[in-house]
Amino acid sequence: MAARREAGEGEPTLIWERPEPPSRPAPSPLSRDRIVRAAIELADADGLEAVSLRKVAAALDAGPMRLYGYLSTKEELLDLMVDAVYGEIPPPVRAGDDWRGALRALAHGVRDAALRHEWLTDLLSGRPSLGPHALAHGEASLAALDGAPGFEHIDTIALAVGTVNVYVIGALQRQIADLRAARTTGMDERQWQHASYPYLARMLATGRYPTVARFVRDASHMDAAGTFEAGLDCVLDGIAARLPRL
Amino acid sequence: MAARREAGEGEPTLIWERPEPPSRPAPSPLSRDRIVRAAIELADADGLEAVSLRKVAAALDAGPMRLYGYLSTKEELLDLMVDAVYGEIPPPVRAGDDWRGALRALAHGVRDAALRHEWLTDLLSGRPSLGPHALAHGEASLAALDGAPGFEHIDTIALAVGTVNVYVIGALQRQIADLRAARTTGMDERQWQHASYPYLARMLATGRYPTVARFVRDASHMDAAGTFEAGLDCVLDGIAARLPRL
DNA sequence: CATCGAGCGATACAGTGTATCGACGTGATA
DNA sequence: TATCACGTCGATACACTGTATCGCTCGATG
Repeated sequence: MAARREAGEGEPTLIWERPEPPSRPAPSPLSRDRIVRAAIELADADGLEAVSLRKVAAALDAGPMRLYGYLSTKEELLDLMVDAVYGEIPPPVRAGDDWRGALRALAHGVRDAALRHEWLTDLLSGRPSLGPHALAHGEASLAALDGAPGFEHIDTIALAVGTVNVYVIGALQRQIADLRAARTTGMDERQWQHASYPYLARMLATGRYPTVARFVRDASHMDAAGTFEAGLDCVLDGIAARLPRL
Repeated sequence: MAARREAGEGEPTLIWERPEPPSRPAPSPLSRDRIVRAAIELADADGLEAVSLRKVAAALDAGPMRLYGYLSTKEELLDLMVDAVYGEIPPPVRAGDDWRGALRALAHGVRDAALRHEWLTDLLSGRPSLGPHALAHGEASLAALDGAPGFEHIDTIALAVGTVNVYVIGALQRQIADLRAARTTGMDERQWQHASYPYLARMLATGRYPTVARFVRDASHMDAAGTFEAGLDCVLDGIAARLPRL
């Protein structure tokens, strides 16, 4: 509402609202968006550790220092990457009284994004995300529960959304950690088979971990999706159980 | 049981079972333990990004390359740090039928450790922990539920422990992310006050995030411990709710 | 046409993880 | 006891990172 504050005053601004430099027409347009997209492509293909300012710049036929016209730190680039992915997540909505469906949609939206971009969870845990897409996602998440029966108080909504989000990010990290280990297996099978698996077998054979051994032997090891769903159901049941009391 | 395999054969081994080099008596004992302890001290004091092989070695009055006699990679050092912290966590036990108490103890043990070592959650999410202390902790966690009423099947035990663990790590990451932001505030207050807070206020003033704004305005913002407990209760209720059906 | 100004990116620097290898001190052997 | 061989330590080096500095060049303007 108030007039936009002039850029360039001493006050530091966050990357989200700092204006882009005017796109110089000459060599190649280059925009914050193109930079972020290039970085995301790099991270998707070769992992987060492959995202260096030099490589991103090279992917855009530019020198490394060129990027510093659009961002002032690598961390800002990572923040922008996260926010861009938040932009990909369809905002959860609620149909009728189905708050469970809304929370499920929220969980699956984040899960799908995290599986598309395996580096996402690594960045999500670093620092709270406050970009416009992240805020929009948060807004949609809270709004999806607003007015549902039992969710009259904002505290109830926040607890539900917060707990689901926390479960989702934890579960995704665990799954992606396993997935990375398995991929290392796939690409370098000898290494896993010869090092990790026999190692675990030897550890279990010591008899010091009988319950773990029983788990490895007897448990019906669900696939990742099933485990995720089972835990999510747990959390949703927990929310439902606490609803009347809150 | 079987004879220990000879070291030095081609098969790669994990850090956990590779023997230490015999401690040369002359210049300074130096052991894997001392290295890990030095690294943990460094990480506790100055954050994980301050842990470089050079600095760890310097803290032990040694050259950087000396460490490579005890570890073959920095990642191994990080793995050892994580396992050392697992060793600090008191193994959860169950008193009588109180499975909730056992899971609570599990959650609080991990939480206390993660608050003592803020870098822990950053490492936990990277790759599954299979060190001896981590395995012992997992064993104790599963065993603490073994035989409790309703937990006859190992799948039930695994679901409960897994869900609680996943919640705990997610919640801790969120809390520590906020804590880091707050600490940045404390040490560099102008930066936060001048950049982040007015930024958020401006974003909310746009009216595009009404529910988020309502949350910021109206919610009874619990402290970190209360939020953790509330979410944990949610998860425990969820486990309880699903118990009969499993 | 001449001048100015801005942005690009070559160069540089401090720091990282790690490979290589020469020198040194120690233990075993003749 | 004298010599040799071996094994370990750490100086040096390399490729790479994020980022500061600053001269050059090129476009727009008077």
